[in-house]
Amino acid sequence: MDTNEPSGDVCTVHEIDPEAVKYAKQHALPGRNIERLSRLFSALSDPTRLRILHALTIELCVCDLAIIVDLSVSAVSHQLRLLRDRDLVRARRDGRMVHYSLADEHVRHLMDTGVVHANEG
Amino acid sequence: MDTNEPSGDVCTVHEIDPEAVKYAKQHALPGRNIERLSRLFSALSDPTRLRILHALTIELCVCDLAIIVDLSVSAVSHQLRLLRDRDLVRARRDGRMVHYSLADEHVRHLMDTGVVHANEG
DNA sequence: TATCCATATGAGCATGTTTTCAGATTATTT
DNA sequence: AAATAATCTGAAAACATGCTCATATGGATA
Repeated sequence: MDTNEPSGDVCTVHEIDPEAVKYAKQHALPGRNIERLSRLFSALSDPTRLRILHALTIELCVCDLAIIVDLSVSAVSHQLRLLRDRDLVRARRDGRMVHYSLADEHVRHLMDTGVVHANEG
Repeated sequence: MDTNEPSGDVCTVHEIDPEAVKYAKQHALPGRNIERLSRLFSALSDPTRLRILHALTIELCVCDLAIIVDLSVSAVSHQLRLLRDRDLVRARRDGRMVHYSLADEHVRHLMDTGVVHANEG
């Protein structure tokens, strides 16, 4: 019996080009990488978060961010938590205020690359 | 009355740093760009689509893609439609089969950049 | 023409996401 | 210590997403 069968008989179709399938399977990204990539891109997939990240060229507190993106402080705080959890953003406590900034330059680079692509289509 | 009030009184908080807020608002990306960016990144935010895109280093038919990502042909076809609509993927008809490939090199570049970022965290 | 095969599509269900609302924290100020 | 201020959090509502199943296309072959 063929242990390479898809689990749960999801796909019962014939291969058309076995060579290509073999190649693609061998060169596939490991599941862990796919998972990380998808988490990264999904962090960047929401308009509110993109606007927050873009604004964070400057260090900003939650309150000012809320004004900038025109949403409730709570909504912004929720999004910031997500961005913090994914290490895209860094928090610096100063008294009762928290100042946010981009975690590193990768984020900006990704967004810039995205803008270039989006404006060329 | 202050016409700069957020619509629907969503945010009733005081500005902390008016200068920073002013700067961020002036340099904000226009709504259209944000919308495009978010659509681009959300296309890249799903594991199945990432695996499809990654496999498409080679030109592949729907059937073989289904085997590669281990999902139903229907599921893959749905995702391919989304990727086509967003111009990330190109379709070439050959008889009753349709062969897919990446629309351009931007996609691969974005994914590569993402992988680098994801693996450095 | 009838049939088969690869792909595409629509509806529906299950799951996730984003926001709001109410209330909880943490830190300053009086 | 009490009041105030900025931020955080949990739950629930509104909306979006991804898959499956059934069915429709569009092209090849008998």
